[in-house]
Amino acid sequence: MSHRDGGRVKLVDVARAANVSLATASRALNQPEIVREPIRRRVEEAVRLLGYSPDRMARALSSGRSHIVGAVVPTLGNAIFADGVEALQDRLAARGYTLLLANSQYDPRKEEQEIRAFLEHGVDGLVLVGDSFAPEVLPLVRQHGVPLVTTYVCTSGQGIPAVGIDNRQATRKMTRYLLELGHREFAIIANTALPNDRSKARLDGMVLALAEAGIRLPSDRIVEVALPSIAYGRRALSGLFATDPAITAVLCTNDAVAVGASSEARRMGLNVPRDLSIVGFDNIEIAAEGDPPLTTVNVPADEIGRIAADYLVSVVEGGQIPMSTRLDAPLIVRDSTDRVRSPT
Amino acid sequence: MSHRDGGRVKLVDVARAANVSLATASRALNQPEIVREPIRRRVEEAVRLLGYSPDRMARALSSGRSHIVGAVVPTLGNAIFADGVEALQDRLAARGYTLLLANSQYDPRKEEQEIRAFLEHGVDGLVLVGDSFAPEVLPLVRQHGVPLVTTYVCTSGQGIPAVGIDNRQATRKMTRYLLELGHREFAIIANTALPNDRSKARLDGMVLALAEAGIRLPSDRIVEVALPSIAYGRRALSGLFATDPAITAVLCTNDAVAVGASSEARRMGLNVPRDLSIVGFDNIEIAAEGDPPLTTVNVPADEIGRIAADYLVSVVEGGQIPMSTRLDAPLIVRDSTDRVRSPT
DNA sequence: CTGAAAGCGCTTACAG
DNA sequence: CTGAAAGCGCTTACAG
Repeated sequence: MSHRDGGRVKLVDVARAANVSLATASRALNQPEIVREPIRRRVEEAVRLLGYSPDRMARALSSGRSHIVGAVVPTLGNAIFADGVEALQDRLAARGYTLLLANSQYDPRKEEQEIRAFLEHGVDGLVLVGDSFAPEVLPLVRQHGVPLVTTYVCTSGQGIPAVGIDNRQATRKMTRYLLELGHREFAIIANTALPNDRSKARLDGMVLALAEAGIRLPSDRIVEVALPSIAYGRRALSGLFATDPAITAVLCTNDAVAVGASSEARRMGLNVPRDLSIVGFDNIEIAAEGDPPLTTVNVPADEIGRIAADYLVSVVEGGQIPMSTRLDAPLIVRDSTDRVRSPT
Repeated sequence: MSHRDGGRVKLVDVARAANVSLATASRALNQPEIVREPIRRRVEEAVRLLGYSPDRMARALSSGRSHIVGAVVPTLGNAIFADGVEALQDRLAARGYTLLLANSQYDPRKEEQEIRAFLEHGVDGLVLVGDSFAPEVLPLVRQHGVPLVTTYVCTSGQGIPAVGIDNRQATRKMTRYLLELGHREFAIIANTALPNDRSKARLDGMVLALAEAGIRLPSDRIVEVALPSIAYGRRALSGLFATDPAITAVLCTNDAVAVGASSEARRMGLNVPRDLSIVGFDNIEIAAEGDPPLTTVNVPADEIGRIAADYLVSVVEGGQIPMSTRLDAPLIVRDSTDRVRSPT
């Protein structure tokens, strides 16, 4: 009652025009193989003539399937998430699904709110990031019976199918590479000030590799920043060198911070990599195109997005998916790293 | 029938628990001021006890209002759109709306498909980018009676409310600034190879300002690239200087391309800005933090996103909005521009 | 293979 | 201010 659309054409109009029942018209569109050729033809013809387009809300209400997937990412400001979301959306669209998107700003409370809204909207599936959520989230999602997959990590401790990389192993390998180049005086810039289990794992991997080499970093050699931004990287590096000029290698948990550190180092008269080696993580565009091009770890964000889409669609349609999907995150050696100049 | 949720609690359960009719329960939630205090209390209590959360699809179907807004942007790979979308989503959420997002990859056909899908999903409003669409788009949207606003431009030739900047005036002003610095030998790098009316307007503004100064750029001084990427900017600059070393100023339609050009210039042994002035457009992070920091034009992407959200919500709820909202796009002078060294 | 009918979970005139 | 009932536009057992 009281709808604005006086003349919006609906399925019953199509049925009438095609001289079939509403049920048959519906079937002709949704399970064409089940309705006889000539009839299907008539329905298709009527659809075309009347310019019918289905009301997906009504369809969702009666079928229990919305063909909507919800995703909540920390921020689109990080290219790694922007790329992942873009790939996710493309793949979902290709499979007939539409994307509901929200960003949490690294705030678990906001994340929970958004998830709640998505659930109320009847999403068929949910893609999240990482493996730490507000306590209500998982029970809520499960109570709704909505499948979910988490991304950018390759395992979950909470029974969620995960598709991503092993952040800890990746930085461990990266750190070993620096150790092999003879570095012993390390510093770390980590964006772990906000809740971020991926960055935390990356930090862990660095610390672990150092420990394995018998190096224990004093706490003032680890600076925590809130966000992956160039400006924070800059500030962190200048703080580090103000008190501690012995450092020969700076490990960063992401590229933006590494680019900032690299740029600031040069501004301070240090030559990267001759005087100072710097590594990032993510392999976003500025890493490759910076000056010097940054040694970093590649995160296959679009692959993650695509696979997440495929998995969700597949489980919604009754399929099985692996609980853990680990994508390769290779070290990309470029020009921001070199042998230590004068090993201590 | 045949729904998976055996025990999902619905409004009728709430009504029963609160000892009121379904209608009253509905009103208590949607128009609380219209139901008497004690009854409202009982309903709210029941909601809490049962953990009721509304089914927005059902609500949408019967009320004709989905509380969903759809947005389609060219790409999230451009920070300007990522930021705008983020702000849009935040503001929509704050006002009780959810965002359906798609990216078109600068393809009008894909854009049309996504809009079609959004319409089928019953969006209450649509936010688009620019002022050129596949021919079917506008009639389709109007036929559905869905309000829309377009962004990143400040006027529409097609009767769509627009909120954004005047791209043409902004580059005109930017170009005049370079002219005042004494430059006469210009080149332009424009990402106009793909359909992009914003970049086209920016290019127009540059050409116009030059014409006003009596300068007519030969066509080989204008290089068109497809996307706003650092790599394209690099390539464009090296192509330009391979044949034409007289250039003293390079105008770019966006920052990514300008950063690439700047970086490549330095690689070629040119000092920016001493030998070559370069300007970008957008004022994304790498512009401010690059080396040298880039002179550019600020695009208030988050403001655009916020206003688009407010406008849409306001018209959905019966309000009026201006047809044209022009935000300021000031020139940000940094270190990539200087007086021409030896004016011709 | 096709049709008549019930139902998805809400909202909202219409009466009272 | 509250309730009974119709209706939103579809899908899908159930019969035939």
